[in-house]
Amino acid sequence: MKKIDLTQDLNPQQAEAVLHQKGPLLIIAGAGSGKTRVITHRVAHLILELGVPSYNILAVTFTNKAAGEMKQRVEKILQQANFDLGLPLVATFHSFCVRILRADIDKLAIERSFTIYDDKDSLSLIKKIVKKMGLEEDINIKQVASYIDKAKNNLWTSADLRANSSYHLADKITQIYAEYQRELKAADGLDFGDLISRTVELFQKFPDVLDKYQERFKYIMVDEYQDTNEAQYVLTNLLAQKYRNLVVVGDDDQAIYSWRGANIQNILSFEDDFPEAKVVKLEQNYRSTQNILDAAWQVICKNSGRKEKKLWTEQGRGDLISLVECFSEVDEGERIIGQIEDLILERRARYRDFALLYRTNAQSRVLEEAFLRHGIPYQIIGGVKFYARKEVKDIIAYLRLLLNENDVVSLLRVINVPPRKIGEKTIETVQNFANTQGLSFWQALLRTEEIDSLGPQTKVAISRFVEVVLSLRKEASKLAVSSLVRQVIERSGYKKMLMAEATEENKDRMGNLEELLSVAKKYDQMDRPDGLLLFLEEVALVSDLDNMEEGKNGVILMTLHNAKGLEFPYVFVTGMEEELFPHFNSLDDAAALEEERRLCYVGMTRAKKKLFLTLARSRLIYGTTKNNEPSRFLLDISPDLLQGAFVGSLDAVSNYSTDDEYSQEPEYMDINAGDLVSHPTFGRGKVVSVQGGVATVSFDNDKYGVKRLALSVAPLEKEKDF
DNA sequence: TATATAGTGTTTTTT
DNA sequence: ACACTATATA
Repeated sequence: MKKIDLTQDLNPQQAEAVLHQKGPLLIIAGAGSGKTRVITHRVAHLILELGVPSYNILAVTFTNKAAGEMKQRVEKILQQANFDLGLPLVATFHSFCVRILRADIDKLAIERSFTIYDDKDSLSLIKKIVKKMGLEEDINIKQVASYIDKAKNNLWTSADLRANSSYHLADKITQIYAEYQRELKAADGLDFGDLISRTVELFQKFPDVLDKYQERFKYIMVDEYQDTNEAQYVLTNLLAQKYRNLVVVGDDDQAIYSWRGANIQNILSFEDDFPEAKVVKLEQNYRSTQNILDAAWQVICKNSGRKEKKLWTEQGRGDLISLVECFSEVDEGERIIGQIEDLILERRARYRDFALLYRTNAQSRVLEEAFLRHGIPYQIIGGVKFYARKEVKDIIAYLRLLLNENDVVSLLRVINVPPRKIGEKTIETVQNFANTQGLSFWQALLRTEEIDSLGPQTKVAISRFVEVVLSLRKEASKLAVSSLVRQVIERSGYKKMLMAEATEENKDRMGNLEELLSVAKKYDQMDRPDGLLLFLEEVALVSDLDNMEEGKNGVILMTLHNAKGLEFPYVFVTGMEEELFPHFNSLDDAAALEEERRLCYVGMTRAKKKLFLTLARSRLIYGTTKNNEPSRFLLDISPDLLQGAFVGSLDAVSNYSTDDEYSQEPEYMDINAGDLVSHPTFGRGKVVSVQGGVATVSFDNDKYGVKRLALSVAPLEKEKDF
C-alpha cells in the first residue's frame, strides 16, 4: 500500500471532517463547498489510515447519479493507494433497502422476488380499489395516492392516517389505504414508500436482522440529509444506534423535497438527537463567483430558521448577473439562444457548458422548439420518462408477470394489450369468480373453463393469453435477458401490432423497445432468472437524470429540482415570474414559499461563471395568455449585482421601454414569414418566422446573420421591391 | 361486448 | 404525450 495525504489541498474545516473518527458528525455543507470530496476522502481515511474494513462502511445518497459518482471517486483514491480489498457499499436509500429486503422480506410473508411498483402502478391499483369500493364519484384518485404516500413517508398505519386527517372523506381514504396495503401484499408488490417502511418494519420486528446490519455497517454516512423523510430518518437511526458512527451531510438551504415527505427538522435537530455530535460548517465555495454567491444569499437570507451561513470564494467577483427580460415565452427561448451563441463566439464555450433550468416541465416545450429551430444540440432531462412510456411499461409488465404471477397490476395492464377481445366485462366476471373461489386473478384465469357465464370465444381468447405467458415463463429460466425480452415483444403480439401500421409513432415505439433491449443486454451474462430480476430492478429505480449523456455536447434542459448537486459554467434560471416561480400553488403558504426560495437558491448556485435570470412579460399557460409580475426573488437581488435590469430592450434594439409600454397591448406590424424587410443597422433581410410578437430575420449581410426582433419596437420596414 | 376513433384535459417539483 | 370519455360500429 502506498501512503497518500488525504488532507492535502483541503481547508481546515474540510480537513476536520475528513479526519473525524468515531461518533456522530453533522456537516453543514453549503452549495459548492466540496462536500463530495470531503465524504470520499473521509471514507478513504477510515479505510487507509484507521484500518476500517470497507465492508463495514455504508454511504447513502438519494440519486443513483450521486451514488455512482461517489463510488467512482472512492475507488480512484483507493487505487492510488494500491488498496484492493474491496469497496464500501454506496447506495441510494431505495436500492439499499431493496438489497436488504431481497434477503429477508420472506420473514414478513412477502416473496423475496417481490415486484417494485412505481407511482403509476400504485395509482392503477388505487383506482382498481376505489372502483371496487364504488367510490369513484366522491374520490380523487391522485389525492388518495398522495395521502397514502404521505402516510408511508411518516410510517403511519391506516389508523394513524385516520388520526392525522381532518378531511371529510378521511374514513374512506383510510379504508382505501388499508385495502391497498392488503392488495399490495397479496400481489407481492412493494411501492417506493414500502421499500423504506418495510425495511423499518423488518428491523423493528426482527432485532436479530437489525443486529446483523448494525454489525455490518459500523460506519454510516448519509448525504443530502435535509431531504430525508421520517421513514428514512428512523431507518438511519435504527442502523446507527448501536455504534453511533453516523455522519450526516446536508444543507438546510437546499431542502426542496418537503412535498415528498422530507422533513427539514431532521437536519435542524440532529444535535438534539445526538448531543455528543460534532458540527462542521463548510462555507468556502469552490464553484461560483462572489457575485453569484452574494445574489443567491440575498435571496435565501429572507428565510426563517436557517442555520446561518454565508458562502465566500477566493475566485473574485466575476461577471454581473444578467437579467433578461423578454416579451413572451417564445422570445425567452430566442434570447437565451442569442446569449448562448454570443458566448460561444466570444469565449469559446461549448454547448454542454450551458444549462437551462425551469420550475415546471411544461416550460421545456417552447424552449425545445427554439433549439430545434436553430439546429442547436440539446438534451432534455426528465419530463416523460423513458421507462414510463406506454410501450416500455407494457413489455415490462409482461416481464414482471413472468417472475411474479401474483402481480395483478401488471397482469391487468397487459391482459388485453395487444387487443385480444378480453374486455372490461370479462375481467369483471373472472374477478368475481376469483373472489368467490378464494383464488388470485391469475389462478382464476387458469380455471376459466369452470366459469359458465363466459362465452366460448372469450374462453379461447383467455386460454391463448395464458398459454403465451406460461410458455414465456418457461423461457425465463433458460434464456438470456435480452433474448427473453425479444421473445416477449414477439410472442405477445406486440411487434405485430406495431408493425401493422408503419406510422411515425409506431416506428418511434419500436425504437424505444429496441432501446429497452439494449439495456437488457447488460444482464445477459447473469444467472437466470436473477438477471431478469436485476434488470427489472434497474428499470424501477433508475431515473432520467441517471441517463444524462455525460459526453454529449448539447445544452442541458432540466427542472430546478433535477439540477441539485450539479454545476454548469453558464446557467439560465428561466421563467422568473410570479405564479410560475414562485409557483401559484405556493403563494398562500409561508412554508411552501420558503421552499420555493430555496429552490431559487439551488438554481442560482449551480452557476460557475455566469448566471442569467430570464423572465417573460407575457406567457401562454394552458391556452390563456398571462401577464405575470417579475418574480419576487428578482426584487431581492440588489441592482448593483445585476446587468440589463428591466430595460425591456431586445439585444438588437436599443430602445428603452418603461413598464407603461408593457401594460398596453403591443401593436404588431403586419409582417409575416417570408416577407422581405429592411433595418437601419442590419440592412436587408428575410423573415424566417413570426411568433409571439417576435420576428426571426435572416439578414443578407453575414456579419449580422439571424436576429430576433420585437415587432413592437424594432425599426423594421417592409421591403416592397425585390 | 369489444374496439376504433376523435375530442378533451392535463402539469409543480420525483427517488 | 398520455389518459380518459363519448360515440359509432362490428
